[in-house]
Amino acid sequence: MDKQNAIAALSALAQEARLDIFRLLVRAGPDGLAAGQLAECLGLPPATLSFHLKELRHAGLVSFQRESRSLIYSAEFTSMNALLAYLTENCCQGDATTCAAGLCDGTNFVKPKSQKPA
Amino acid sequence: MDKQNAIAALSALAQEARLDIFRLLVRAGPDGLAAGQLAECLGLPPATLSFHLKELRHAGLVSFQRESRSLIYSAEFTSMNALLAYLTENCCQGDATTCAAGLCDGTNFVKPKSQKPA
DNA sequence: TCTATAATTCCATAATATTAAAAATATGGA
DNA sequence: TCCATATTTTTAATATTATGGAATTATAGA
Repeated sequence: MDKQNAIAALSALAQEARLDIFRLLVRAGPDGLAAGQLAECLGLPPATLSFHLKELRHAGLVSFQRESRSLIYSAEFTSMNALLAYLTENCCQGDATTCAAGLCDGTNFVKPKSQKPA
Repeated sequence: MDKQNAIAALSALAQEARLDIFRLLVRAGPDGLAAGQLAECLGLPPATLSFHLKELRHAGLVSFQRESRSLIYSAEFTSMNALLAYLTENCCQGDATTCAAGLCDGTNFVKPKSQKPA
């Protein structure tokens, strides 16, 4: 995950309709949901939903596969996890003992490379 | 963390200057950095930096305290963690066994309430 | 091929966010 | 009090993003 990927992912999630879509897909798990089901669950016009799905796709947060006439969307858990890791990278210079309230001590979220001094 | 808080936090982070500021503060840890140091590190004009710091403050991602003429900003690790938890809430309907690649099994990020079926 | 369904793309309009100069505010020291 | 430093607020121009109707593309079945 580089900075531009992270900004794309954060921008994609920083909007009510897209956050709703993404969280619905996170809850749905690997089986995903069809675009039509998303539109119905969230009460969005098809053109609006499609615009938001494109944003999420471009950010790498969702993918889809066609199944007959439906497009089945699902959350990309790997990208989500990479984003969470990026946000906390090098927290407190990699030194958990200086970290406020133990929030970056490695037990709470994935740390990419722990870069401890030798 | 409710939806509006999450959108505020994601919007705040979804912008290059603010993501840079926030990550610098995450790296700096609890001691934080003065606004002037941030401006110098990132090459931002004071008015621009101040605008972005206000956004981060309103989103609850940073706080500051005055120290003589300087305002020392630091990352709010608690809010950051709450955001990460919100994004993965109810992943795969709380059932880690259905989760793609083991990415929502509780070892990678904080799960708020694990809501397993009885 | 014709029709229905599922979803997307195109487009114009509306709404929101970013930038940074200039002015204002707060602090500390002479 | 006066001046320098540190930072914020105001403001206006600029740029980016969201919305949804209408047209379009893709699939499946009769």
